[in-house]
Amino acid sequence: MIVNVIVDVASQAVDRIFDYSVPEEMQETMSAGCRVHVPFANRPVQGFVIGIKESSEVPAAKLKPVQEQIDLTPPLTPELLQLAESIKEETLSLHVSVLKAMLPQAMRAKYKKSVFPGAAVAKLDQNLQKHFAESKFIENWDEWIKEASEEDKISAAKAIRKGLLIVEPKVTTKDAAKKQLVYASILSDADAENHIGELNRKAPKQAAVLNFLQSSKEEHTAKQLEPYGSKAALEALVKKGLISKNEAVLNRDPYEGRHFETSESLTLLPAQKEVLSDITRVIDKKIHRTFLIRGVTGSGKTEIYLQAIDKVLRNGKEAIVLVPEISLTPQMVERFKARFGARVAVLHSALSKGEKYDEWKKIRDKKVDVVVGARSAVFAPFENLGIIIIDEEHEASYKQEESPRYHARSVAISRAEHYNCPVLLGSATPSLDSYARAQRGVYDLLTLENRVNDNAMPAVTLVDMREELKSGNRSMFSDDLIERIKDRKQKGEQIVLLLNRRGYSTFIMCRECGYVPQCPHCDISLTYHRTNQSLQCHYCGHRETVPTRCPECDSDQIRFFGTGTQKVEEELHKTFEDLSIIRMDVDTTRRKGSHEKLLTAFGKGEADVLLGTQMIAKGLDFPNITLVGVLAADSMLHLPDFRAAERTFQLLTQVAGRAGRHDKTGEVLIQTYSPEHYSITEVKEHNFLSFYEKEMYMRKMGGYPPFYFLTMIHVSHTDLQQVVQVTEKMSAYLKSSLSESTKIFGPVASPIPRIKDRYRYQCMIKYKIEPKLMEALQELMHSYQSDIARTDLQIIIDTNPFMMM
DNA sequence: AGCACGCCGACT
DNA sequence: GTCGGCGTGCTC
Repeated sequence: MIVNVIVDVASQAVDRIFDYSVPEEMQETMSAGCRVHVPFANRPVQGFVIGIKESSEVPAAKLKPVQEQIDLTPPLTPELLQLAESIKEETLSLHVSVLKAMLPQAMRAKYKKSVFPGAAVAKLDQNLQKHFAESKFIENWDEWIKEASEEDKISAAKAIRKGLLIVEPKVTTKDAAKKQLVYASILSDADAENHIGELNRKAPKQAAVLNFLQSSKEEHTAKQLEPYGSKAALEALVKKGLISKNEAVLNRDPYEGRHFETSESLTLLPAQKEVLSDITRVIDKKIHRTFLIRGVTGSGKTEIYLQAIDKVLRNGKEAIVLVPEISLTPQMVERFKARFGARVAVLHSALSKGEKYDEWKKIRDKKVDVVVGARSAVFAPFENLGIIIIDEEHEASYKQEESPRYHARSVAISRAEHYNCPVLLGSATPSLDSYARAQRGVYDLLTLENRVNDNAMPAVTLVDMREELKSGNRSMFSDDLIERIKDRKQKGEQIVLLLNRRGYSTFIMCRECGYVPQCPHCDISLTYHRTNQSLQCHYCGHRETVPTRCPECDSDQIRFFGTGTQKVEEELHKTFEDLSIIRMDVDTTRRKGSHEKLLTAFGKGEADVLLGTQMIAKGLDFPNITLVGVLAADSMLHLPDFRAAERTFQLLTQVAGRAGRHDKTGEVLIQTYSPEHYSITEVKEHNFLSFYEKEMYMRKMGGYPPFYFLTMIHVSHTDLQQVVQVTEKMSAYLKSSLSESTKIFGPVASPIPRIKDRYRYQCMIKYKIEPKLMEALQELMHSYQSDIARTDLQIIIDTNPFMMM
């Protein structure tokens, strides 16, 4: 028996199948999708079995046997193995990196080298001899060498070379499923009681344990039984045959002890019913369709999701629900747990590695049939999928920004095609890509125009900040905004303020000569952080102190420009003495759980104002919010990215939706320097369609998606000349090998031309149909493979990029 | 990627 | 002579 193995080595050079023979004792249990340990270039590595066959073309002399089989039940199903192959092709990723992305972190292999002395200990240097007298071996060589003295390093290296010290590389795959002993009483009540009388005298501990087990009728771990009797008492009872002992895998439940109110299906409005019946029709027909539901905020999309899932579960199938990481709040989880109870697994980044593994295991063991999770939950190892739902489908977080650069939306569609089941994409502000597909009939468009409670959409006012300046208001708050904040404060209503920039000031500048401090490692100006009086680089973390005099002209006219959330908070306190503010940005939500904490506090009315960056735009639904203020609506609009207008419209619409969701009417005030830009005016009108048409026109003119496909190539190197040279060559090669109609732009320097001392260049490919593209890109990667390995050249290819930086 | 192998200059 | 630096090539 031969297995096809993909080895866990991140290199283009070994990104192919290697064959291994399977020892007799593993043949029975071996199957595709299992992880194995195999010898590879003189060391053990982890590998994924992706196929099994009877014979190999590889000469028998070269074939090595599998060292160890890690999984008995394969963690990857045949469907996922096939999916991995297509993702690898489409995203030009390493096969192994796609396979790894499908599994929870806890299942990744760890590699370490241990070092122990050979036979002739006496020949070792004095210092080493001393070391090995104390401990028999060095358990983690890489860690040891980091902390060792210079002499130790040299003499150890010598000893290894001479064979006096032996290096043993090891792979360990943590089996996160901890087996625990559980105990239960096995005799009838009457029998147990007979014994208890006797035990009470001789062994009171044993009697207590038996008593407890008798009354609870359930299995318990040794730890849970600790208060009644020790392990010794338990073992004694087992010996007497009064209780049984079993091994069991006990899963942690991150939501253990949390009570979820059960909820029933709500009655749907006619519009919701119509949408749901379109979906259930497809579920019944057992065919694949992708639906795009455009429903304004508060139109009841979630209830439709819940009822569609209910339908799928009744058919004995499974459901995946994807939610943007940031809106995976307890409230969101609660809605699903309330409806489907213990049948729901939750996968998101706030869980520990072990907890994630446990949730994943519940899916693999078929203990649940609904998964709610962020991007990677799209790989949930279900085998009988009935629906995949992607909420807020326009969110950028569905695209993974590291390799493998997959988009959860397209992975979801691939999987749904395989299972002949529907995909639901939901959003108040669909991505242009999806909406265009819906218009062309590739997706089915479903629309919900009205809010469930029939509330009107909040009134939106635009404030032209240029006018404010002209009339002498140089503060960051317009007169209108100040007045309205005063008004809400008086009425005891709550306010949400959005500013898409953290920190204090965006940069500092010398007024005399215009000097702006830049990061020495990146081509970007430094941001002023007030808390520690420093200038910081948001890209590499570089820090320096604020100069009191200009390093260029020695003037003392150094001033702060731009505004961050920190500064707004301070200014608000200056303007309104008794206003209480909760600030939410990366700096205040870094700690685990703080995001939730701040939101709950605001929900309970502990502050008048919630001030934050875009993270506040999602998921908050509090009845007392009647004013939403956007301080600088254009902050994203002028970024060098063709999606800038789309993102601006989406963010503003999102945040505007926070106001007046309940019986109080809401109001939105948007401050901007570009009040005539359609991405802002159409927010005022709540007119997605009009925005869509205008933006589509711009995309058509610019030759951007959804009219053209894009592929971005990012090249970086510490040497500027190298980058330029390589990018130029690549561009020339592509021009010569791709068709006439395909346009290649570049090489050009990236919008941030240098990060962490690496120069960055890029090359953009625009095309409509280009059958030779993937082949050409593969060829490119191969021809630069050795340069990437030898020098610090880096090449990133992003097919369908989301971020242009 | 990480490891062996082999070639070459430097030092005991 | 021997040590150790680095370029080259291979991994079932």
